[in-house]
Amino acid sequence: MSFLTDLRWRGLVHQTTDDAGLDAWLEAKPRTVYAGFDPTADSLHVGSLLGLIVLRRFQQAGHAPIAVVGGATGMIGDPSGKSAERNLLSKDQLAANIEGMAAQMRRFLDFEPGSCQARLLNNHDWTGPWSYLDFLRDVGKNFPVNVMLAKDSVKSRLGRGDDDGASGGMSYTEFSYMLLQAYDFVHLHQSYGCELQAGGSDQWGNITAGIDLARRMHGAQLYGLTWPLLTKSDGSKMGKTESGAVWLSAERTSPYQFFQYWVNVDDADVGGCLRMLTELSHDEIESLDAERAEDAAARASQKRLAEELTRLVHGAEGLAAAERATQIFFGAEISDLSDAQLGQIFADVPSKQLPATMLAGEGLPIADALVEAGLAKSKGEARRAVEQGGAYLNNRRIAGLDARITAADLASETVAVLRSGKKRYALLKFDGA
RNA sequence: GGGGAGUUACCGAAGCGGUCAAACGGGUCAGACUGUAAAUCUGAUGGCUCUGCCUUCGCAGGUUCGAAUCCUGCACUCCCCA
Repeated sequence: MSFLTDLRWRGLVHQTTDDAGLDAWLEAKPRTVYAGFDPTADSLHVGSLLGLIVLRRFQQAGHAPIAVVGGATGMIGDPSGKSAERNLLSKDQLAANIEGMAAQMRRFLDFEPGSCQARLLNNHDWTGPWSYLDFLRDVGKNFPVNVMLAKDSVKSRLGRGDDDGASGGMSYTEFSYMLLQAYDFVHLHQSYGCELQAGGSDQWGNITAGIDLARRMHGAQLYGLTWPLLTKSDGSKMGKTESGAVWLSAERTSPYQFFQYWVNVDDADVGGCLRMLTELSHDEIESLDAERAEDAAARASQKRLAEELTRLVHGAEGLAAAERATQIFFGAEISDLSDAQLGQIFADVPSKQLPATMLAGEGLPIADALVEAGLAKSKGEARRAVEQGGAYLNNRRIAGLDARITAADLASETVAVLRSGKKRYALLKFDGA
């Protein structure tokens, strides 16, 4: 099966600039492909995961990927898919963000010298030196305004914003964005022989702008390919939780949280995720489909998805930590662990330091402990939780209000694990024993 | 400027002198069920040293044995007429 056929099977192809010829073109010889990444934060998130994975697939198929970080374009703000003018990032902020993203990309792409070596480039390197006048004369000259105005990204913003009030027009700066991205493609073609740009479906306009520009400036024939945006069956974006985006950095989203996000993907979405995001074979995916139809409750697909992605993003150790944490979070009694192990597992859980003297003698009344841990706002609330059987110490249900925590109840050297309800955890650390 | 209505716990909303920590609904929190889902059902939902005590019904005073409920003043909100 050809590379492109596989991409199509996985649902990763939304549009191409040459549906008939692209397949053969990619099979003919190794090509160089690029995709852009927005440096809006110091970490990539699930939204940009798809781009990385697509580049990774290209590399595995023998093509050379280039990841371009938008150090220049990030200063402008891509209007595509945005309803309102974006806030501009400071230069320092951008530099820091690019640094963080680069570290994460190494997990996906092979930057070692070789025939299909991956590169990470910052478009500020070639965009920065332009003078305004030179850019207007050499690049801007090739952009007919009527074509620019016809782009969806522009049209939608220029339409009157009366229905939802969201579109407040667009600035000249954002209007110019597509010139910069178009020029990126031309530059990458000239300097790196890059002939294909891939991007999310919202990038179509920018990609074709680059192709047009290359034709006008150098008579070159370049190609474009877009993947569909990663959305859930209800139409909302993938990778968002109530508490915000799901990040790829362990500092922002722990491996456990990351793992859990995928375990909780809807049945309706998991098949698509397996195809698009994992490197499982067609057979494996189809057998998971069948298993899901048979016994959805087992949720084998979700588990496999979470496993694959957590390993890819956080490595084998990250996956092990996430699985250990999952076991504990969902029931297993906690005892005979070390502070270090608990610390890892409950990295995301709030904790509170208390003096060890509180454990002395009779011990710490359970209601007080729940309040100290922040699991109850008042002792009344804590009492209620205990009476209703909703309070747990080290994952063992607390029998009654007269329970007290003593040194014997610690799950590790100094830590007691409290829980209210199904999964609200908090740690109490007792110092100076 | 004149007239009217209102201000109750997280939100909405009852209450119109004692039995009001305050109905009911929503939310929230727990429990059961379940697929770490949805729906459903049950319980709880001011604080505490908890068979009792303390602080709450816009704010400040007053009447009364006793007020969220009556009176006076103040603040804010809404409606109608100018």
